[in-house]
Amino acid sequence: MPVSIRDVAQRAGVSVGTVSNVLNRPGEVSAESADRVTRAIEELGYVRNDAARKLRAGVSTTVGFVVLDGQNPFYNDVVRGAEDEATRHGIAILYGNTDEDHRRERLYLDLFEEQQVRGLLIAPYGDVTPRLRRLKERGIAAVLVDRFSGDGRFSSVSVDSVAGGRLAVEHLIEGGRRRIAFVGGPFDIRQVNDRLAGARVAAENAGSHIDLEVVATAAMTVEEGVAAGTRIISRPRRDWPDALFAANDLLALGLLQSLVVDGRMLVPDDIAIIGFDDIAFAAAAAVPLSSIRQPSRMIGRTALRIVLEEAADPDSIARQTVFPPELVVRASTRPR
Amino acid sequence: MPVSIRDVAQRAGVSVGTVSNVLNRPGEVSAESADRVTRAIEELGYVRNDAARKLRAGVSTTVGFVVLDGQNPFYNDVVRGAEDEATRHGIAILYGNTDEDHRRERLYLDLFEEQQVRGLLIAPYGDVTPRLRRLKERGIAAVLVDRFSGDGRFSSVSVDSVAGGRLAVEHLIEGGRRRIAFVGGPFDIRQVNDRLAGARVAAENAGSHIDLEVVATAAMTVEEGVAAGTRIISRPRRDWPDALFAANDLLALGLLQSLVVDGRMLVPDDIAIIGFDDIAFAAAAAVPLSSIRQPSRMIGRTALRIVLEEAADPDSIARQTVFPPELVVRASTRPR
DNA sequence: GAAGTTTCCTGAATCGATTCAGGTTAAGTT
DNA sequence: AACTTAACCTGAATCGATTCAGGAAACTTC
Repeated sequence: MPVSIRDVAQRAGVSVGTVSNVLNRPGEVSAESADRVTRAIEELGYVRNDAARKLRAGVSTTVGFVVLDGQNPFYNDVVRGAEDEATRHGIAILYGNTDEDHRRERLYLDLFEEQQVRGLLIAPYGDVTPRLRRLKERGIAAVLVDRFSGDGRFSSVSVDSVAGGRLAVEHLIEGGRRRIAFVGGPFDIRQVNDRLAGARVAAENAGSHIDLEVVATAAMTVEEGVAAGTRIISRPRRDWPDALFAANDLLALGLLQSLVVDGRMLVPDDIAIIGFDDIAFAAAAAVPLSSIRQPSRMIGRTALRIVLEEAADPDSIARQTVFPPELVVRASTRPR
Repeated sequence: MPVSIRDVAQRAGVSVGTVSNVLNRPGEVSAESADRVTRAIEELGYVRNDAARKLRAGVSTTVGFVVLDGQNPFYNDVVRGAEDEATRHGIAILYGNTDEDHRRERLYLDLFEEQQVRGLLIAPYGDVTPRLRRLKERGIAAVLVDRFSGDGRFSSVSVDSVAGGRLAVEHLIEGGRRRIAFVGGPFDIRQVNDRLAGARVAAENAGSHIDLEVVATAAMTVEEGVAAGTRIISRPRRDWPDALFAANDLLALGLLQSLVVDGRMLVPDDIAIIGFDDIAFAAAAAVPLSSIRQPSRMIGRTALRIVLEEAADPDSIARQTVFPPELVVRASTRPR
């Protein structure tokens, strides 16, 4: 038997309107009534029915977060940041992990629209702008996370991937590396392209003695990293690169695992490795991994803050928030 | 301008009742009406208002999942399993990470009660049974995840931690280890106790020549692992254990990092390490980590299935589902 | 062809919180 | 004393989907 606002009103000897006011605009209620109502709520263990509230007032207390790889600790950190900010506003997070699957991405967008979330944070996989546009028409704001909004129609919070790619490769070159392989994919993921573009800039700036090849992967997972690494060292030795820049840390960890020949670890003496994201496990790897750090919690917190602002003001202008990446040097890129 | 069921009805030239029937019991509607309605829905881009649905019908399409350590990949895997099962039922997951904080735990329970979730999956930190009991009275079923329900009042899905602890220590003893340290804590976490209990059983069964000491940690994180490891090797050498059983893989990874003396890795020759959970990163560690595997996705999937069943039938009897753990042997416990 | 069944529909009542026009009371002003 | 003003309250209407009693039409049965 659920307790409704009516029960509370009766017990406190006031009208339902007053109870609602105590809950929503405490200023307009006399101290005495407020007290009686508060006590009644306490005694009955009343909990607001969010569905009724949402229906009538149109305010939602959930925000959706659609993530493209739930197994990647980077996104967990981003979610954690968003959570922190959300709880501060009494908001709960609807979580969806698409695992780089268009069908799942669509599914979650549908589900979250039905739920009428207050706003949506999304690390998109496919091209979701048409869908997001429709959500916007229906009053659901969206903020892109970890990806720059192509057409500038939606706000985004991300790290400058091009700068990150550049930092990584500059660091490798400074360490005396000459034959660099970029390992990443698929290339319909925007960040992958950006990181590669940054790498190219660094290579070109350094001059023609720098080789930059691309080793494409089907996904950004540890397994794909292992596969890519195995492919690389199965080449004749003279064709080996002397440094690898992985599009994220999972790939880098996979690469690391595969770069062992006759029980000897090739990293960092023969081949250097640098990753991207600086997840917690990068530091705990076989050879502690150099990486490009993203301020992941900050990204989440900021994205949530922005989406709430936009939900409150539908006419707000989309803004792109870009954080700088940071080079974190560890053993995996020690110069020879 | 949101599209309501009334708009659809008008467009299709039927009553709202019929539209609702098309949505909820297609069998009772003529093919022709169904067709017209479906078309109208399509044309108007109608999306069901879940708040109204929930209010009237009392059915909820969300399930809450409260996790005690969102940074632990183990829980991500469990969530992923739950997600799989949830999407199959058109259900979205409200996600909350308590980070082993009682306040946050309570907060999420409140939030999810307000949301009137259909059910609740929880990897609890504090003693939440009184809270869960109240939720049950209000029609919200709860299933404990990764923890056995003490009083048997709630269903649970977990792995036999005692058996796991035993497997781990038996394996260490078989590998010739004699002085074993259990590293874990805090001890108000049930699993920690169980794993230690299992370890004790194995040690006692093996006879009095086996030493089992306990190294307590304040949390089960990589950092705490590093700290514990540092403490251990700062003892005089003759007081070192020759094997460590960590209560989870994060601790084990931390221990691993700290067990380097004068550039020499002590694992596995001087000290063996075995963890618990078998997270993906265990295999990618400095020395690939032996571990006790939990079928994490399966746990999530099963828990979600059970909570839905219990939500459908409030009189169902609580059941404890226990999966067996599995020993995964890698380099970190190689016998000398 | 009357009575009885099926098959489909309709549309008002309902869920519970919020909102707001209107009412009451007490205090303040002239 | 008469009139304002302010401070609080009340309670019916409302949000949109679902439900269900009641009814129309088509079809059977004898």
